[in-house]
Amino acid sequence: MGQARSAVRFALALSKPNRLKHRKDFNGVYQRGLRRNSAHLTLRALHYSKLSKQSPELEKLLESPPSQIGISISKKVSKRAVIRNRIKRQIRSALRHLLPRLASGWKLVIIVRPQAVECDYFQFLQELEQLLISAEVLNGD
RNA sequence: AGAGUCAGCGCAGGCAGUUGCGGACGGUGGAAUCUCCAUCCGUCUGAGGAAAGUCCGGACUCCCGAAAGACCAAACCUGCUGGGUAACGCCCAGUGCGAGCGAUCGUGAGGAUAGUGCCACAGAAAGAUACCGCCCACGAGAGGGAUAAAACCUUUUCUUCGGUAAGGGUGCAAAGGUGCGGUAAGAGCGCACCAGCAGCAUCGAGAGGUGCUGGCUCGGUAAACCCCGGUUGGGAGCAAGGUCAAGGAACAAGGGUUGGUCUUUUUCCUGUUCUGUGUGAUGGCGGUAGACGACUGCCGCCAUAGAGAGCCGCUUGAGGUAUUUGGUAACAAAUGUCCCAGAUAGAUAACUGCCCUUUGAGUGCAUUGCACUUAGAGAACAGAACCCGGCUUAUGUCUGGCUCUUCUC
RNA sequence: GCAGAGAUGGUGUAACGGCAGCACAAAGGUCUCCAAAGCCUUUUGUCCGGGUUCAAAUCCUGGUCUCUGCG
Repeated sequence: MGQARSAVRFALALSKPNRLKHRKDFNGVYQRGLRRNSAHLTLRALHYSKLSKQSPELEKLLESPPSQIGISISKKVSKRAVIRNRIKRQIRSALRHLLPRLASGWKLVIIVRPQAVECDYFQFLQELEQLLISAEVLNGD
């Protein structure tokens, strides 16, 4: 019952609690996070435990919050907002499929590289899966 | 049929399924009983004609105390006329000029006799001059005719003083053009036509149109300075700005203004006196070269606490839509009706099927064509960020009018 | 989102509306045993349309691209 319930929660993906929002969060991930590259995407990841070293007791109390994900796409990828938005949506949609298998307590930033303009949905899905496995964020199956 | 041109208060793929996002409302759960937060459930709703470029004009907000007015200054690609509009550099109708066989299109279209500047090279000269040339006169020389010899007649060369602007050459441009007359040679010197200017008459609301007459003519450039008319407080822009420590009354004097000077009204600040309520907050004071809501120190408040956070601004508006009336039209008025995105690392997506368009192949009816099956391709430009009115640029498709050409009847 | 600046050979920069210069680089030659440096020569350009003007890198106008600032 409990499992089903958490699955439902994860299926909601990328609703407000699962989004990375503030500039501070992004900067933290950039400075101290892992880095994994693929042909069209770059993944930066930071686990929650590394973020709050100073107060481990407090962390235990909170348990690990759901993972938060941010997508970064530069104007260098494409000048046109329509294309940038489409890529963001496709990545978001792909992440939704992967989310049930995602470990909690991570902060992830996915950076889109300029070569990604010509990719379609399934390529994104595949690349994201590989990236997340290599960063050990994905629980495997 | 082809080519072209204009208009469209024309459209912006549709349907179904699975998963999923923003907003509003209602229910539900938890803190708690003012409310706040959030999982889940239900209902409704969710990008554009250009949302774009940010090129103009507003609305709104704050700062320079405010508002109104006069003169000067300054700024303005504001610039044919009349109208529309909240306003505009926009729109509508018209005039002139230019382009096109035409439908139609383009137009920065005030002033060059207010002044100044510039017009490279070339050329004599680029605000009107005279290089070559043409011509007259005087003088000198030479040849010829004639003569006894001169005078004289004639041809030609040169100098000087004049006349001339037809011709030559230069140039984007040379002082109205063409023709005839005229003259020593020439010239609007005269005449005819054309172009331009002025005056008068007439039509028009006006820009202008038409006609007549006249004297005879005056380079281009104002998207060079400028002159004239017209318009305008200046600056910043929703990252504007707001989020409570009061309010009221009386007195007298001084001070505060937008590029400058001034006038009128109002208001604020400072001082004194009186009256008198309420509250615990994004509070107060300092430092970081200045400042705040950044960072930071101290004090204060709170059950506790965060920070480029939250909330307001933020969507009812010069709104959409239907009808009627006025107007050639842009547009305006009246009445009815509707509420139609409000995100903030920024919501509309992903996948599948069918319909749609088109191409190839096959089959049937069958001369073009139509129907069915199958395979492939295609569906543009492009994403609200405070909101409106335009302009410009990008772009798929549909409908209708008109023009020209060709063919057939 | 808002505001501002700019674009000249391969690179960095000049230029009253009148022939687009300069330096470095590149290529060729000379010098040298071979190079470098020096010397001589050559090639390559006004971001793209439209307009004003006799004439536009320059003035006006529509786009494209690049860069910068902003609680």
